[in-house]
Amino acid sequence: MVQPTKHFRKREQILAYLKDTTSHPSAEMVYAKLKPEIPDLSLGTVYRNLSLFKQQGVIASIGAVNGVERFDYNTDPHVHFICNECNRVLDMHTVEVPAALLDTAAKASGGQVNTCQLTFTGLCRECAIKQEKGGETA
Amino acid sequence: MVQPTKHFRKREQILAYLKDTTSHPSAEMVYAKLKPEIPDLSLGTVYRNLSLFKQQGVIASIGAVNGVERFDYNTDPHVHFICNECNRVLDMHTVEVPAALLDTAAKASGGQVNTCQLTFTGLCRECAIKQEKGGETA
DNA sequence: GTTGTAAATGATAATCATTCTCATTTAGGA
DNA sequence: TCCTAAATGAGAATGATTATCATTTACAAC
Repeated sequence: MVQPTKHFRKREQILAYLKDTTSHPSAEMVYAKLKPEIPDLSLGTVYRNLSLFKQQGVIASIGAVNGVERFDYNTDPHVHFICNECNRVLDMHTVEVPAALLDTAAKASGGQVNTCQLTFTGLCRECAIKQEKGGETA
Repeated sequence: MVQPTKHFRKREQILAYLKDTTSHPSAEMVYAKLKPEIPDLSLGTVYRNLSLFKQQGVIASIGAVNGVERFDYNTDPHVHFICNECNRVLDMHTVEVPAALLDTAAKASGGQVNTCQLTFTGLCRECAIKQEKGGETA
């Protein structure tokens, strides 16, 4: 988060943030976070660079949450948990995709397997606690 | 696919098609398929009923493929293969989500786990064959 | 059969995320 | 300093999805 040269490329600042965060942000989230530090940042630039990074394989899309695409600097296959309430995306470090599954899938596909994604959805701890406390009379 | 009464509810025809197909269709796909049989069908009605079914838990969303939401009448957790070329979604009947994973995830989440989705992406057999034959000089 | 009422639908406008366009700015070398 | 290609900002365009609202339908009561 060092303030770089006046004309330092925004591309690198965006990538630096992605590397830095664990929030699996959307374009809008990246924009909202960086805008205060980079007042002349445009949302279009964020979108452009995210698709570039994705195309280059530098980052991965983990799909859309609530209609909004989310990204991950960690491109290794790993497990995600999505909270239906707050829409946060969390890494589940303790759960792993069994390597055997990948083999089975490769064979079963008949074609070629590139990526694998295992995702759980539900209520994160924070939101579960909130629901217990607050009236869940809805 | 029996032609029902003139005023039979379109909702039921939409559901019948979902039950009938293995294509994991989008709203547009459902519409395109049913429009010939039901000339006065509106795309809005398809969208409305799909979200209703989804909310009722009658069908499940399997997420967006290429920015378009796809649905599945089969709500049991099972494995999908998405072809990056033709955007088809296939069931991988031979691959299963290990039950142990669900347990681990439930514990790890700290909250509550509702759904689980395991998805592979790549090239389906047909598209892989096409690429072999046709010039893949691109 | 007619009437009344709530639900379902068609048509279309509105919304929202994302992509595209184009004029401007920047980086970095000649 | 000048030149050129790449990067960016601003905002228009697009495309999927949702909302609105007038109309139609189903169905029950009369």
